[in-house]
Amino acid sequence: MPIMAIDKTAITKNFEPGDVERKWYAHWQNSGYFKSEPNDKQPYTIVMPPPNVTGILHMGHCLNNTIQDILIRDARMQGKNACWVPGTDHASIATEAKVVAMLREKGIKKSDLSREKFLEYAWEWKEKYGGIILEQLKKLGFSLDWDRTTFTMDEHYYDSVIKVFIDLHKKGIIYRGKRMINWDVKALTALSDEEVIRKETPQNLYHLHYKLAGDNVKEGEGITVATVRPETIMGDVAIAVNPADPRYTMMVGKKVLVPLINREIPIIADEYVTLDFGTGALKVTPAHDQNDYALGQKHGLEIIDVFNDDGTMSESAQIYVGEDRFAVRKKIVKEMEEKGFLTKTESYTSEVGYSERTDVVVEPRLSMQWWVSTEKLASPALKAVMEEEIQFYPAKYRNLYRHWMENIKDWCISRQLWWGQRIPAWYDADGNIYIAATEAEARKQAAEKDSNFDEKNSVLTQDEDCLDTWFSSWLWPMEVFKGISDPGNKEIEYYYPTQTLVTAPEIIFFWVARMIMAGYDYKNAKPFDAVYFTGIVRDKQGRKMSKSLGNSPDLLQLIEQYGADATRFGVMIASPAGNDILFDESALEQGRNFCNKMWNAQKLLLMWQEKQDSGDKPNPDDSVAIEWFASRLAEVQKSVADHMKQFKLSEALKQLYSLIWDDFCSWYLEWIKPGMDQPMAGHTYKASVKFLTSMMQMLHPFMPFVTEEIYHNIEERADDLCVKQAPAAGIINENILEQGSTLKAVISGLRDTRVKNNIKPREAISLHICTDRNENYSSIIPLMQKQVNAKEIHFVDTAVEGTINVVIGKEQFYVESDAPIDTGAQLESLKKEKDHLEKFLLSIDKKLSNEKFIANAKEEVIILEKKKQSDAKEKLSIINENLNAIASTK
RNA sequence: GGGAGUUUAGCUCAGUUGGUUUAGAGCAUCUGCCUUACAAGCAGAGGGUCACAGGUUCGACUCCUGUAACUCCCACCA
Repeated sequence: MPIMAIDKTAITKNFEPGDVERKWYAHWQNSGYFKSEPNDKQPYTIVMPPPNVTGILHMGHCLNNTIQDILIRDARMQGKNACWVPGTDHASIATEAKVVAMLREKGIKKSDLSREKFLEYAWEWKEKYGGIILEQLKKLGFSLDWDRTTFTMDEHYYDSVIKVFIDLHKKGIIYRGKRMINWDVKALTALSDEEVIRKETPQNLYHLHYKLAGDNVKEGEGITVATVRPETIMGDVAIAVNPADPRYTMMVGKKVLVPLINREIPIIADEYVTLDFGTGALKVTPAHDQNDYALGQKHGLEIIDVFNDDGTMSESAQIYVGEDRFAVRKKIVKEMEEKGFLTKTESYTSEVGYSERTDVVVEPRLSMQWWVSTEKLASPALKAVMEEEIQFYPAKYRNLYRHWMENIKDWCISRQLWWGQRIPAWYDADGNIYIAATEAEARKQAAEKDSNFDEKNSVLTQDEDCLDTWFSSWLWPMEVFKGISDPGNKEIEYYYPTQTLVTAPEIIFFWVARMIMAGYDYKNAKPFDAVYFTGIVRDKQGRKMSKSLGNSPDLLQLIEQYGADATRFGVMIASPAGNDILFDESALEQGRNFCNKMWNAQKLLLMWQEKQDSGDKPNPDDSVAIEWFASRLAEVQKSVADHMKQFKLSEALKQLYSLIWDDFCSWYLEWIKPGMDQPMAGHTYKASVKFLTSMMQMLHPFMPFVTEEIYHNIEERADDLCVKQAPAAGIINENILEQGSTLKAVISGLRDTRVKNNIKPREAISLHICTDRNENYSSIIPLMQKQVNAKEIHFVDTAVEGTINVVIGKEQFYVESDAPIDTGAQLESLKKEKDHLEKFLLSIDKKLSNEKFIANAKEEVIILEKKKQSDAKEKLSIINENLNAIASTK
């Protein structure tokens, strides 16, 4: 085959990623390499965790998706039908918050808009910014099947969510109920427990005095409570004390007055109250605290809600109406202090819940919400992971998963938002509820139920709320293949269950657990075979990357600066599954340097292409190098495959890095390098091109661009690396590998000797080898001679006078050169070696003379120890010989 | 408060069921090199009582117990 003439001027000094990346990404896409259709091959499917539709690319996405791309590209090259589905999530609260903020900047308040108008703005926003993130992903070379791009509010997706709601309601799994929920006063919505972040917050614990009610009350008679929330006192309905508390036994049953508003409330006794916290007396505010609510229920107390939706004081508070809760806290404290109700203020730190989205303090609030009963859904999902039908990598997350699933609570799925799937519930004038996909259907139901209901004219209003965004994304692995909206279709049957889910451990409950629950409920099958949990990307100081800290680097700029391959290398090289990765730009630099290294190896080969001799005869001097490298390649191929199976991606990458840089560039290429003005054997050249090709193929899933480019530069090709199928495993020849190691050890050892004795590389030496294994050396002698720059190499039986002695392995080397020999330095190093060997020998002697060791240790261990002993003895005697020789020359 | 995890070289990490001659990499550091593929490079070197204290064992980085530090998750102490 004619070799493509490469225009040398076109090969740049260093690898320049920009144009190469654009060129190949377009080519791959135009060639349809990323597309997947069901066929006879085995599928390998990954559904990408959909990023927020209006989000922008950050390090987390980079890590997460690089891993997925490596798995997908590897599967594609291993002959599987690889399908990687992209998409975006409507991300209800996050997106709505952004739209509200955008409108506010324009001077528009959400409350002034109709639902329809607001959604118009929201869709407009989505059209404008949605999917930017997907475009950014292309820059990293991700081989996603773009034709399958799905959005969680696509029509079929929307319908499937509604369908599931109706279905689960029918099954009695979805219900409506009044519960204490977490209320976000800024977003004006309920939050699930998972959306609340608890933070240690310094606060004040205020001791407030409640006066005893009645006519003949003496000054100071009453009870003092401790609270961090004085602004809720207007919602107090009782004071609770522990029945076993002697301080308050007399008080139980009496009444006290709420300060400032003078409402009478009873003192009750309940074991819930801790004796030694605060004052041992607790104010009970059922409307604003989970526990107080429970207490209130138990004791039949009234509920007084003193807040409005937005966290300002309501009419029921009587005072400070309309003012913000935290402003009121300050004012009340001041007023109480002035009026003598405040007896003490201590500083106190406790965990306070904050909204994940808006970062405001969450307000516990009683409200009517929609719920998913999780008990039935959880048990098959728990079993699947515990019995390893679904594998977790790393496995430690199984414990976390189990703990959560065993203590799972019902899931609050309604959100007071407009952006999302609207709850398909309609209410008639009497408050009857009809669950239906459309209003017409709801009307029909209403008319059937109630003969007074006029199907055409009676009033029926739809629930204002939307569903939690996770209530749509838990269907993701099914509905991207229309498994809910069109069950049993060809695609869902082919692609589901998917193979691997790659995601962050932070969303194990939000998303992973729920997908598993939905999978078993709707497909009666797991959604994926394995879950790979990535680490969290942190900065050098170990802080989580976040917008507020401003420590998140601009990914697009990094790609621009280092190249996509280098960026992928940088995030992968130190990121074992489940471990956090400390982001450090030096890793990207290493990646860039690696690209250049490969680029230059390619340049060297291209230069040699012209130096080839005409014949096809192998050069015998090169054959050792070629055979050795072929075995090394086979060895790494096997171990990379093993690592990939266990998801040890960074380990696989490290092996490839070392194979290419150390074994190929530093050793192999030097070994076959022709001398000045010498031709290169055509056979050697062809073997080398084959090696480079194989390495590019193995590395391609990790660094797709540079490998594809080199693949095409090095030889004219009819195909592309992107879809090239992996070759069968090569043959590993242990004997050759051993010879290679010996050769490397000798070369390194003699280089060291040159440095220590100040012998310049250009100065040729004569080498005398004293060994009883001449045959092990015979085949590597020619290479050795070239590499250590020896005029001649002889085998000898005894020490050679006037030479430098070097011990490598068990063998003895005598280096003869014109340079003066520094016997002092030699003596020093020999003594050091001797010292160490003697100590070593002592420990082995001790071990071998230990009867218990001989009696208990395995036979092969004893044999090994004996070998160590004899080897060390042999080595020691050589060193002693050398020491004597030096001493005698002095 | 409960649970899980981590602790190996200056930094980031490997180290597979306890034994493989002196515990490995990469980065960083130091020394010498512009040797015509690559100074974003080449060659070489130094650097670790494997967190600490016990225990099991002929033998422990590896197994067990305790301690300390850090990280994460869960939980209603106002």
